[in-house]
Amino acid sequence: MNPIFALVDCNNFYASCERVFDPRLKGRPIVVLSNNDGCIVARSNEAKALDIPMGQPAFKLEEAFRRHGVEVFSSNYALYADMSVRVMETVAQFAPRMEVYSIDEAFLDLAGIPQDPTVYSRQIRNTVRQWTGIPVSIGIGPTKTLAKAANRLAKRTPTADGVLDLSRSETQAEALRKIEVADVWGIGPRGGKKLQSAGIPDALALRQADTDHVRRILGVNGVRTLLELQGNSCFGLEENPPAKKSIIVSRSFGKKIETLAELQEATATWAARAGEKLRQEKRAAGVMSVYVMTSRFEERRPYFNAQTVTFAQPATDSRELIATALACVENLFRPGLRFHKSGVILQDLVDRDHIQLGLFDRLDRAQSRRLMDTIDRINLRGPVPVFWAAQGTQQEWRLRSARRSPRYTTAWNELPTVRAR
DNA sequence: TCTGGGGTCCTAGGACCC
DNA sequence: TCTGGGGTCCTAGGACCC
Repeated sequence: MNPIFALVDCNNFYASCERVFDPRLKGRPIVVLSNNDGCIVARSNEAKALDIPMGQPAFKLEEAFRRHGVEVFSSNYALYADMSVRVMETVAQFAPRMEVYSIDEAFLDLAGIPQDPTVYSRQIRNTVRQWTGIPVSIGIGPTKTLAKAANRLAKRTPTADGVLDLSRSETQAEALRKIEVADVWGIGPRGGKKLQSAGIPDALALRQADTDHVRRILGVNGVRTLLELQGNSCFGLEENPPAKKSIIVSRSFGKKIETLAELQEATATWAARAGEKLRQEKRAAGVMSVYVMTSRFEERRPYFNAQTVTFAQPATDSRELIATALACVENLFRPGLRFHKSGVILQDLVDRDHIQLGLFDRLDRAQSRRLMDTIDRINLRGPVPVFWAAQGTQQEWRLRSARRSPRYTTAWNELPTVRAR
């Protein structure tokens, strides 16, 4: 049976999460800032209507925020991740096959479901709204790319009431004409420009374009997208996402760092976090890269430098990851520079239960595993985490997050409260 | 003063092999 | 004089996604 893809996408997800627990925000323009309160990563419809642009640095817009009474939030990933789980668990009840595609999107396969896909999707939408408070839009199509396109149109067509079906070919042409080619899933701004100048302005033109021509402009991915627009499915539903190939933990600092000690503390913290993620995935890392950089906007020439270390045996122990990171930072540090960001990347990940042991391995692996498991378990339950001395205690470089809302659903002391009159 | 973070895949080019 | 052809692996960089 051919799949029927339905893409469930949360509307303005981060802004919607903020609104669920704060009724005062109903109907108000909301923006959510990136880590470190840097730039805008989410906007409510009211904020979009004010022409507040996505991706803009927040400091340039403070005046506009004040003028229009925009509600501004630091990002609150604890809240968004938990709300995401609630939405996904709700959606999962509606279809036997589902792929969680991102924090706010999931593909379903509606093949074999007796109801009309549009009617059924409306049911999904209402249930998610009722159970979680999050509004979603649903696009339906015979391929993922068409479901994406349908979803985009569902969001901007008020009469669609949040659900749009592009399964039938009669409706496709008119709909695809309304989508700029750069907005087609997988094309992007660069590809969009190239196609534009080749006389392919919208999704419909791309669907009708010559395959070899598109291959020359965009390579094989462009051809896949073209086939998907024609209704030939190239991207299947991935119910069990393949294991990660790399783990990255990197952050900008809340203030510029000028000392080696602080650069090491911060980078040790990223290494510790990378270790947690690694063990969560039950993997071990063969290679670690560490990088440090100054701001791209520094007046002097920007500095970027990285070092890569191959472990004798794949590593899982935070002590080893941190020690390696500290040594790298020592090599990469340059006095007199104002460091803006650093990062830790783990690569060559392997299953931790199938590590090739080394003849000269001095680490007691069983003991290490017990120690890491214990620490991870303590930190999972909180409220006071165990951390490594190398991470420092002052952490003056920590992210700015001045306007974060409470972690309503994941921290006991931040639960919403109801005041009696 | 203040410009995010975490991922994947593809391609081109070089080294090396037979 | 003749200067092939096919293959693999690796890496860096670019592009995309959310």
